[in-house]
Amino acid sequence: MSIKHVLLGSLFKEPKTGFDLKKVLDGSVSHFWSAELSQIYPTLKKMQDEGLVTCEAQARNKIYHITDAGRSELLRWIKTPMGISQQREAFMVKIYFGACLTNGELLRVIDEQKGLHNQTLAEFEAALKTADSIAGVLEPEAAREFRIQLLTLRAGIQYHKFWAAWCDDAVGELKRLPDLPGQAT
Amino acid sequence: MSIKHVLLGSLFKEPKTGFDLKKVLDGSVSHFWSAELSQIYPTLKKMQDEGLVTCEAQARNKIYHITDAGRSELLRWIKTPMGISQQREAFMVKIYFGACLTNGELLRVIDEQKGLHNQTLAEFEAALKTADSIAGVLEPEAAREFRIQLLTLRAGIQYHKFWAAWCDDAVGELKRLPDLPGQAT
DNA sequence: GACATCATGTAATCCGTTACATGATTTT
DNA sequence: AAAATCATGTAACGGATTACATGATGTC
Repeated sequence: MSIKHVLLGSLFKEPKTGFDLKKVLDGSVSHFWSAELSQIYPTLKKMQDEGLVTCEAQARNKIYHITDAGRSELLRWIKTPMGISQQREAFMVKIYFGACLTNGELLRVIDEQKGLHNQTLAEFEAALKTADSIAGVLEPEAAREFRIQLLTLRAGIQYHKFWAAWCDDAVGELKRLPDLPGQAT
Repeated sequence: MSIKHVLLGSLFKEPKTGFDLKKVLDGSVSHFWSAELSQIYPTLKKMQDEGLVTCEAQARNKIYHITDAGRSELLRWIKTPMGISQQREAFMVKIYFGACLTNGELLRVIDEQKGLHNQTLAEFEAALKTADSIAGVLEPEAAREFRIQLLTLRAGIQYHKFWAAWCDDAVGELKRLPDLPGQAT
């Protein structure tokens, strides 16, 4: 139910076209939400019907503006607690039913996953380094917004660190367990 | 694409009815995957067509058995790396576009989220305590499977700890930032 | 007899992705 | 002239949820 709120957030400060909004979604936002143009355009139309945005039609363009109703809906939504989102974690499915693999096979599965997390971690840490130096040269108001947005990057970094650490723990635990019957240790 | 693999995993050791499978999905598995009966029944039919399971029709029952093809498909899937699943994190949307709130409002949003994570954390830690004592009295083979499954519970615990810690960090960072213009500090 | 549990399904709807279709403007 | 980018949409499909529909069996 939340693509609407992403669009409202993106339109909060300046009006944009559907195409512009897609570019916002392809930026930093892509790490926690994504959408295709084929979803964005119909959603904007619905939001117009609901009075959340208005459409300024130009020659080759449609520029969407947030309305007062849209602004207060965004603020209302942010302030309303909504519980913890139930995530589908295919990797946990693999582990939960992983007892039908040998210890060696399972260790390889976990090790590969750890590699993926460490890779993303390195990218995110490089991005944070760059971003921090940018934040230093902004005026206070812009810096505030930027640093608030950076909190999501910090979350990403800690998230991948958490998974990499879990992989280490799991490897340690697995090595203490007996192997599947019929496997030479 | 993965409800099939959850069902294969649940059928690996013993045959089950659709209803039984729903009960498995409502147990510990519910923390990382879920499905309704209205999705399970059609999926089982498809899996039968694909040769992954066979159906033993009884008077009032349909008992599904995994086939050799089903077993090897599950093993193949577990062993095949699949990248990190892109999660949609509505809470990160709130933070990213949260600069339009005052510091006080944002702090409250974060604090409420932290409370939710700590609550779940407490439940999971209690469950782990119970589970650990159960694991101690199982025979080696059953204990191995049980302890492997427990790795997912440990992941849950570390996950909620990570988020609670992020909330603390975010609060610290926010308190160092200036407020929205027009707010008395 | 009432209620809970077991048991199986279909239909409507929603959110989201992929593929398709079109065309103008800008850059090389 | 070709290629990239800007720009807007529709159609088909897939995965999942909610609502609907039905009925047998077991327990209080």
